[in-house]
Amino acid sequence: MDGEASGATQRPTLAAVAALAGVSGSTASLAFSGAGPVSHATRTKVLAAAEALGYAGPDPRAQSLRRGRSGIIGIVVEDALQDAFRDPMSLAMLDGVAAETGNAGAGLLLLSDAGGPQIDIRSAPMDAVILVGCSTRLDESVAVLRQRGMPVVAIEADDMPGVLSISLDNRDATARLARHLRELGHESVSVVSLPIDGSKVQAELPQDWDGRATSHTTRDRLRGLRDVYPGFGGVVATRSSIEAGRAAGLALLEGAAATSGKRPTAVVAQSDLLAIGVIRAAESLGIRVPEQLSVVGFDGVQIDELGEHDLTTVIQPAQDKGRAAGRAAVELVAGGTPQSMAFTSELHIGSTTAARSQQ
Amino acid sequence: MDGEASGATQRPTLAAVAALAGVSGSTASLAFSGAGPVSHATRTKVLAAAEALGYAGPDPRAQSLRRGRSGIIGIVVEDALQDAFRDPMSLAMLDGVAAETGNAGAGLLLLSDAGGPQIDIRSAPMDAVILVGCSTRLDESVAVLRQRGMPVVAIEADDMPGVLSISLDNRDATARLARHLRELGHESVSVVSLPIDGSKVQAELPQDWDGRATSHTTRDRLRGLRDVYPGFGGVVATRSSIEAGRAAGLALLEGAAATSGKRPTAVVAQSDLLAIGVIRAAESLGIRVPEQLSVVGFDGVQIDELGEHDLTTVIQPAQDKGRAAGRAAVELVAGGTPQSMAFTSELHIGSTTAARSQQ
DNA sequence: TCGGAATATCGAATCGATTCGATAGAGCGA
DNA sequence: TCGCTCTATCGAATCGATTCGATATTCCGA
Repeated sequence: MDGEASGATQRPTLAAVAALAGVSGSTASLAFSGAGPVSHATRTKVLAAAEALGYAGPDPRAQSLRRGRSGIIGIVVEDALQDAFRDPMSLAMLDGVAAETGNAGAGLLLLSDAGGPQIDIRSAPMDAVILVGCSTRLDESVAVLRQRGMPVVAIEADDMPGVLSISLDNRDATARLARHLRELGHESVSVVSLPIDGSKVQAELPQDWDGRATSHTTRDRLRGLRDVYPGFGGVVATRSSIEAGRAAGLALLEGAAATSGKRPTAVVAQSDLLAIGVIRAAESLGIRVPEQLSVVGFDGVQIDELGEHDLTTVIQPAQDKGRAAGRAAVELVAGGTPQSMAFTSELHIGSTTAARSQQ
Repeated sequence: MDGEASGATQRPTLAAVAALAGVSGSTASLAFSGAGPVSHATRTKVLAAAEALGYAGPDPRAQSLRRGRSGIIGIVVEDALQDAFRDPMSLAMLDGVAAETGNAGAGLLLLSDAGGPQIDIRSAPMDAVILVGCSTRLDESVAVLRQRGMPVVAIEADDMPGVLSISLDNRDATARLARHLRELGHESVSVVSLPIDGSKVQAELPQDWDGRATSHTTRDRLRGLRDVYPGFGGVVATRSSIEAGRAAGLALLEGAAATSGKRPTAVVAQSDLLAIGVIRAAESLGIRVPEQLSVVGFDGVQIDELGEHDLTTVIQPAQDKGRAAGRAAVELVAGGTPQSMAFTSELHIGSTTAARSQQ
């Protein structure tokens, strides 16, 4: 099958190339890497020998041992990769990270913090780690990484000593949305929230969410809402998706209508996908948006599932967050001391919010 | 800042642990890895010493040099990561790959074959590579990897010697869709095709597509259509997305209507996303689906953008393809000789196709 | 023509673990 | 009590490159 006979089992090494070229290993290394004074003639000889032997370049494993660097940056996402990549915001962040690490010549190693026998943060050869989305077991992960002496960047996690954090104004942005609703006269406002912890079941938002929430993002956004509407209630969705939003929206709008006869006049959805789902739920119940129900989202995704609606939301710079995280990781590897960064979102008032109907 | 004073600069090594425990390095290694006979007392001593020194386990770089394995499997996607992950099929495949490689204890290193200074297939420390989606520079990549002696698995690429391929019945599946349309009486059928090469511009499908297409998948699906409808025409979309499908659909339906007065009675879209776009385009032009226009897709995505439509399509086992690729890569690393696999799609007849109207 | 600087090359140590072969005891049956 | 088989442990080689310091060579001005 293979063109080469028996040599196929053993790739040539730099030493072999050096031997064929009639120079020492050190000289061959210099000739290849270009670092150090090597005569033109010697370089040519070495390159020719490499060509003759089919030498594919220095073994990255040996290089990384010697240099103490692997050129790989780990990126830890919560749960299954499938879930992680369904969310357009995660995707945008990932893209930003990839752009920066790619520019710096580093590769991205995908890791999930779901259990299993897989290669994980304690045994992967990497130079730095980026934690995306605040997982439940974050402290644990950080402890392991700290022991390994690994630089850590976290996107939207609680501040932790030794961890560089890339944050968003989740609380303030939500408060701005809420004030917008208040100015429109809304008094009965409910939330459709992202999961507050690791459990993936839809449920009514518990009273003690502030103490129970392990998701930093969710909790901060809830706090922002509370700043304007103390005592609000709502539903916790299973994940950030249109379908989950629709289900939560149905529970919220049908349930409230059934029990007390009055349903909220505005819904704060914690992501645009959820908001779209809520709008669909409302429409399927014959509730007109925004005339009978105002809906706001969060994120600023640009997808064409919105139909003719122009969603009122806050636009977060997701890709920039990713870029910042990637750049910070690269700088940390290089020995620099980058600073934590806080990003701000921008309020976008669309056509899904309107003054509370007077009826 | 840091709890430890000066030791922070230098992580402890296994040798240091061994010294503290009063045993040789080899014994310490055995104690850690659990391979080989070590007395209970010794193991305890070594573990205690490791604990005392804050030893975080064997350095993966040294391990991979010695063992000749890095525990990392590279996955090469075409173009930017962002693009790659927008497509639900890529995502499903990725998820399948991740599931299998994860189970085997391997990590996934994301690589794109877009140029740039980044770590790439010629310098990344990995044990095998999975090529996803047939890129233009596939041959080149394979040549580099072959020189490195790297096992290669390709999902939907032309057969290449030394490359294990995971394939799909693109041609036959499309032919089945086409026959379905023929049975319904359609004679004027057009295609909305995936890109046929690296260029990302929408264009009319060229006559000589068979010679020009560098995308294996696209070409095979076109061939399947030709098997039933020789001489068909159509439009090449810019990518697999609803928006691209809508744009291509508009070009096809408006253009044809304007020039010859008769437009196709059926459209074969090469992906479900494209099909949804085509349906939207038709609806925006006042063309009813399926009464005036039958539309078929490809893939079998399950997304709720379909509205009330039940798309006629072929359902491909994307996640299974990914799993197969992952498993094959793992087996190749382990020295096994897995076989190439061909997957088949299943025809699903929905409500977007109907008999050609007699008018 | 000679000393000193610049240049090209080499030898050897090093990165941190794994693993092969050797060795020293311990346990056991004859 | 002798010899044999295990078991636990160790020393040394090895994986494949990089890099520091030393050495030989050349070139230059004085």
